[in-house]
Amino acid sequence: MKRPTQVDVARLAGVSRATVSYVVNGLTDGRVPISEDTRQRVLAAVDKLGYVPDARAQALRSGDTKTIGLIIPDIRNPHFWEHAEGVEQEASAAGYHLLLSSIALNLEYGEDIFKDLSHRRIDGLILMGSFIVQSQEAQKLLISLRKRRLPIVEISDRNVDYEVDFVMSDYRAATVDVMAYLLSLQHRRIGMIYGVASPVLAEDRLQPYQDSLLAAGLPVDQALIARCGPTIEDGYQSALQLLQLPERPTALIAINDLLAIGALRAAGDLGLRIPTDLSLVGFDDIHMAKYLVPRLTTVSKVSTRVGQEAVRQLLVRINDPDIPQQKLSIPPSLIIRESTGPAPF
Amino acid sequence: MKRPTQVDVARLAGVSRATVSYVVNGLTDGRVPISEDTRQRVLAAVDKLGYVPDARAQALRSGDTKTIGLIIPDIRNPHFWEHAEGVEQEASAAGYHLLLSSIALNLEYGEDIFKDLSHRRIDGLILMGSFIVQSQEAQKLLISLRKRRLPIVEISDRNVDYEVDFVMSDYRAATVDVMAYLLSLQHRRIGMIYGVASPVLAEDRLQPYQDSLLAAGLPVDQALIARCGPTIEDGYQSALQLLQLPERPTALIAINDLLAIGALRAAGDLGLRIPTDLSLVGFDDIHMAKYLVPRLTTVSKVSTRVGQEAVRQLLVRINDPDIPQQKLSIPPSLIIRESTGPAPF
DNA sequence: TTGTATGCGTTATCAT
DNA sequence: ATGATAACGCATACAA
Repeated sequence: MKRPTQVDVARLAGVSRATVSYVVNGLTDGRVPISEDTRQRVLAAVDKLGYVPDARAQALRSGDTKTIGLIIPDIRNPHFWEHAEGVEQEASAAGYHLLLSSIALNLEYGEDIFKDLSHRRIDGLILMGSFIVQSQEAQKLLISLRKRRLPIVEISDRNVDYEVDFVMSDYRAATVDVMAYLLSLQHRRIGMIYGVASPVLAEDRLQPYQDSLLAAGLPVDQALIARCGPTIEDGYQSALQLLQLPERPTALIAINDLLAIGALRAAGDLGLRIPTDLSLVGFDDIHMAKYLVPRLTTVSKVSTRVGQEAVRQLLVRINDPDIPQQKLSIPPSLIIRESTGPAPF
Repeated sequence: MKRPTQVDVARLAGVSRATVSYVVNGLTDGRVPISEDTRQRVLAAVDKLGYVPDARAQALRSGDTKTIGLIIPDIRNPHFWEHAEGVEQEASAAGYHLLLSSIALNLEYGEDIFKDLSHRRIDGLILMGSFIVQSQEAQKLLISLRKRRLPIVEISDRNVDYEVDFVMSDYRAATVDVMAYLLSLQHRRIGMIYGVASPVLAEDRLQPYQDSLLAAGLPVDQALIARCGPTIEDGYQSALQLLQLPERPTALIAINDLLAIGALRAAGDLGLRIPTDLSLVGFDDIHMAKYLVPRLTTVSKVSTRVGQEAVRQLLVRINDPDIPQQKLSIPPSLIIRESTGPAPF
C-alpha cells in the first residue's frame, strides 16, 4: 500500500537506482547509454509498480520547484483574474505550476509576502497591482530579495524604481486621452471614483485627471473626487454621492470597470440615463465591459497578454539571474463604446 | 552569498544541528528542554545569518507540503473565483498554500489533472464544477487515488457517486422554485440558455426545468433550449437566437449569471425591456448580480462559504484519511430581484 | 540539557 | 553499459 520509490523499481528491475533515474528522465538518448534491454525492464517495473517520481525530492535535489508564486491584490476584481489567466496559460505551457496568494492586502507586515520565496517553495514571484508601494518595509525586502538574485516580476501601472523586472501598463497617456475626449464632448464637471485599496495606488489615473482639468482652465474640485474602497459597493455608494451633489457632474471616471459597474447601478437608481444624462468611463476593459447595458467606454489593458509577458520575463530571469533589469511597457488605449456622449447641459 | 542552512546556524551558535531544529520549531516549551541561554544564542545566529528553513527539505522529510491543489474549470467565470476566495481564506488561515490549475477543461487526458497529487506536490486536492464526470477515465483515476487515501474534496452540483468527499450545492430544488415562480407569473414559453463546457454538466438545472414544464402540462420544446459554450458571448448569441424565434420565449433561464449578462445585452440589442417584455433568471448570485441593470433575479449559492467548507473537509481528511466519506449539502435559494415579472402576453 | 546518527527520494560523480 | 556512493537540508529517535 505504500507508495513505490526508485529503490523499489530498481529492485524489481534488477538494476541500480541511478539506472532507473536515467531511464525515467529519458537521458537514454543522450550522454548516458543504456541498453534497450534494461531500459524496457525498468519501464516495465515502473509501470507495474505505478512509480511516479516524488516532486519534493526532485525539488530538494535539483534546487528548483517548477513553481511560480502569484500574488493577487484583490481577488474580487475580474481584472486581476484576467492577468492570472495569462499567467496561468504561459506558466503551464512552460511546465510551471502556480502558487496563488491573495493575502497581499490583508497583511500588515510585508515580510509575510515573501515567505514562499525565502522558503524556496517557489522559483520566482509575480506580483501585480503595485501594492508594494504602500509599504517602505516591503520595498526594502523586495530589494534585498533581488540582491540575492531571486526572480521577481512586477505587473505595475507605474515605472517601478526598485530593481525588479516589470511589465508596465501605465494609464497615464490613456487617461489624458479620456479627459480630452470628455472635454471635447463639452463635459466640464467630471467626477472621479477613486476606489483604491491603498492610498498611493492608481496615481496614473488621478494625476493626469487633475492635470488635464487644470490645463483646460478648469478647477480641481476635491468634492468631485470620491475616495473610497475597491468593491462594487464602494463604486455604487460613491457614484450615488457624487451624483447627488448640488451641481452634479455630467461625467464620471471610475478608476476601474468594477467600480464603474457600481456607478452604472447608482445612475440607474437615480433615474439618470447613460449616456444622455451622464457619461461614464472605466478602466481595464474587463471581458464583460462590452456586454454591459450600456456597453462601457473604457481603457483597454490587454490584461491576459500582460500576464503572459510577465511569465516570459520571469522565465528569462530564472534561467539567467544576472541580466539587467527587464522593462516592458504595454500602452493601453481608450475604447469608446456607448456609455459616453455629449454633456447634457 | 549562498543561502544559510541549519549547519551554518549551528556552527555560528556553537551547537548541533538538532538543537537548531528544536529551537526553530519551538519545541522548547514541550518535550525537549533547551536552556534559555543556548536558545537565545541560536536565535541570535538565525537572525544574524538570515536563516530560513527550506520548505522543500521540510516537505521531503515530513511528508507533507502544506499545499492544497485547486482546480478551476473556467477561469473566466466569477462564480469560480468566489469559490476560490473562500478556499483561499480558509486555506491560508490554516497555514496552507494554494496550487492553482485551470487546465482542467483543456486537457483530454484526465490523468494530467492528478499529476500534482501523485507527485506528492500537494497534500490534497479541491476540484470544482463536477467537470470530472465528463471522463470515465478521470473518474477511475480519481477513485484509485482515493484508494491510496489521497485527500480529495469535490465542490459539486450533484451527489457524487464515487468515493470522494464533497460539498454539494444542488440547484435541483431551487430550479423547481424558479420554474414555479415563472409559471405563477404566467410565463408559458420559457427558454433555457444551457451553456456548459461539457455535455453532462448543469443537469441539476436542465432536468428540473424539463420536469416542471411537463408537470405543468407544457411541452419541452428543444428549440427553446440553447446548448452553447460557457462564455458571455455564448450567452449573448444564444439569447439573440432564442429571442428571435417566431414565437419567442417570454422568460429566459441562464444556467449561470455570466451567461445571463450576455442575455441581458442581447435583450437590450433587440429592444426588449426587462422585465416588462422579458423575464430573466440566472444562477450563482455572483457579487455583481445585484448591481446589474436591472438587478438580476438569480439563485444564491453562497459561493465563498462553499469554498471554505471544502477546505475544512479537506483538512479533516488530511488529518484522518480513514474516516467515512464526508458529504455536505448547502441548499441554494431563489433570490427575486428586478429581472423577472409577469408575462407580457 | 545537548549531540549523533539516520533516513526522506532524487540525482551527479565516479568507479567498474 | 551499469552500479555504488555521496550529497541536498531537515527532523527525530536515541545516546550521552
